[in-house]
Amino acid sequence: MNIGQASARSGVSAKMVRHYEAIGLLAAARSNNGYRVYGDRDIAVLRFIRHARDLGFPLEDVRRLLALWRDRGRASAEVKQLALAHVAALETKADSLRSMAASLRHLADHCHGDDRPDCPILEDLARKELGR
Amino acid sequence: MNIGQASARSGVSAKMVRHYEAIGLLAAARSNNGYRVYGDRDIAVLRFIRHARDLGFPLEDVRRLLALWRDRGRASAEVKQLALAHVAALETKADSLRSMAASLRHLADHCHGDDRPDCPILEDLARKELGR
DNA sequence: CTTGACCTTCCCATTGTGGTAATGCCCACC
DNA sequence: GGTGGGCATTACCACAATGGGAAGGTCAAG
Repeated sequence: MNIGQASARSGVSAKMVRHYEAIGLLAAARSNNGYRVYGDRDIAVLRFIRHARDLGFPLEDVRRLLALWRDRGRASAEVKQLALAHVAALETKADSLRSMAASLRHLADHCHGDDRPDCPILEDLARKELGR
Repeated sequence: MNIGQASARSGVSAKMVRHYEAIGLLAAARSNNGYRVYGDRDIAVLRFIRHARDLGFPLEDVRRLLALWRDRGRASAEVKQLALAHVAALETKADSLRSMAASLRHLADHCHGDDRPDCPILEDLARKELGR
């Protein structure tokens, strides 16, 4: 199987397949012509990576998860710990975005949004700061 | 005022002050020695940028907001529209992160997290896909 | 005159993905 | 035997926003 088909079957772009290989997540065999050759095992790996990415794991975490996955004797505790740390990071990030959205929505709620130039949003952005 | 003090008073790193200038958000005068020179007006602009960044506005939005801010006769409707679009983007992103976190937490909840290798998290990442 | 703090520009790294260009292989068709 | 189209290869460049650092100029105090 060449990279095009591997990409189609895994849902990972060919570009990214090469990239993942470049950073050592994947090792593909080469045929005589220099083309990368993939088997079902590789498709499984690529899908694994995609699923992990869909859950927002950064590639460095994916690397560790792959290592654990391949390690038949791993302790699930390690995986769980990694996952929970990531959950925490996701929630922190989500909270931060939510809080930005709330502040901004509050400002927008007090903005007439008509032809007049008067605007609490801009006023807030331009607010003076004490100290500094 | 040189860049160091402008940075201290605005809360924007000197590095970023130069960057904002490079992408045209800011124009600083130069003194004989080639040093950038800032006045109170520039500090206000830098603070404005920082506040907008704190609310998660990308720099392209900041550019527009700055233009509106400087435009004495702007319509607040434009600002409000920009703000609300950004609120929507923030919320979409936050929802996406929350949903990732929820999925992953669900998986983690069913993982023993002990010495045994059995792990639903890895099993899910490695799940087969129909079709494709 | 030296030292140290500050300034300058320029380059590199990050994270993950996409684009694009130049080039090469392979197969099918005439 | 050629030729064209589709797929492959590598090697760059780009994004957004920020930080890091090197190599050098400037200035004020000692």
